[in-house]
Amino acid sequence: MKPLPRSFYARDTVQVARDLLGKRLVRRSRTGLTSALIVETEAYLERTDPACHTFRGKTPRNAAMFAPPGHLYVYMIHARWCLNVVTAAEGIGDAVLIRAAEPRDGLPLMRDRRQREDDRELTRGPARLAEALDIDGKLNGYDLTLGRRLWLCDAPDDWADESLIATSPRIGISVNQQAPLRFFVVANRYVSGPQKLNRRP
DNA sequence: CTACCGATTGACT
DNA sequence: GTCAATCGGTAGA
Repeated sequence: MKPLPRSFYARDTVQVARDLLGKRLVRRSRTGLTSALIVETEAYLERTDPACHTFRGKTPRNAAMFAPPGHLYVYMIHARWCLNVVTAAEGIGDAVLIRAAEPRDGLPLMRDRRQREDDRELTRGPARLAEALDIDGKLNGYDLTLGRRLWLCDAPDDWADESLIATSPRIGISVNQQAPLRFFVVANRYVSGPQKLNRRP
């Protein structure tokens, strides 16, 4: 359960987005420990990507995206929290959105936080995942390499096989809609989004 | 201060 | 498949 080192995050953002599939996301809060295996991510690129929150520069909201790689960027959309990990290098403004994961530890606690019994309703979608893991704006800017409240670590290599990883356009954005910057585990029941996006290319 | 909007979700046809 | 609730960030008066 050792946290991934900062060097994992300090790489090309698209590569990190792909490599995050299969990693274990662990949350330790006062109420207990929960964890889930990442099955869906999206890359957001400051330099070339109008859909990226930092595309038009630094603001109070997106300041955490300019922190060193391995820090957390939590933002609110439609009255719900979503989580990203900062990538590339400090001051760049790139991040990877964690869109979905497969529950592993602490399912009863996740059901309680989500007020849902169906396992697919726990962590399928970025805001559902955040709520299941008790992640909100208070964790914005948190360092994921500390291994205390929230961190990422290697997991049994279920999805190392490239044939199980596919790419698609990102979900829910209104600009740069064609860019293939979404990554997901094929045929995993916890992947969000419309079915037609979730097939192999 | 007000007005508009979105990297969503959940309820509904 | 459709659609509206939700609320902090942001821009502009």
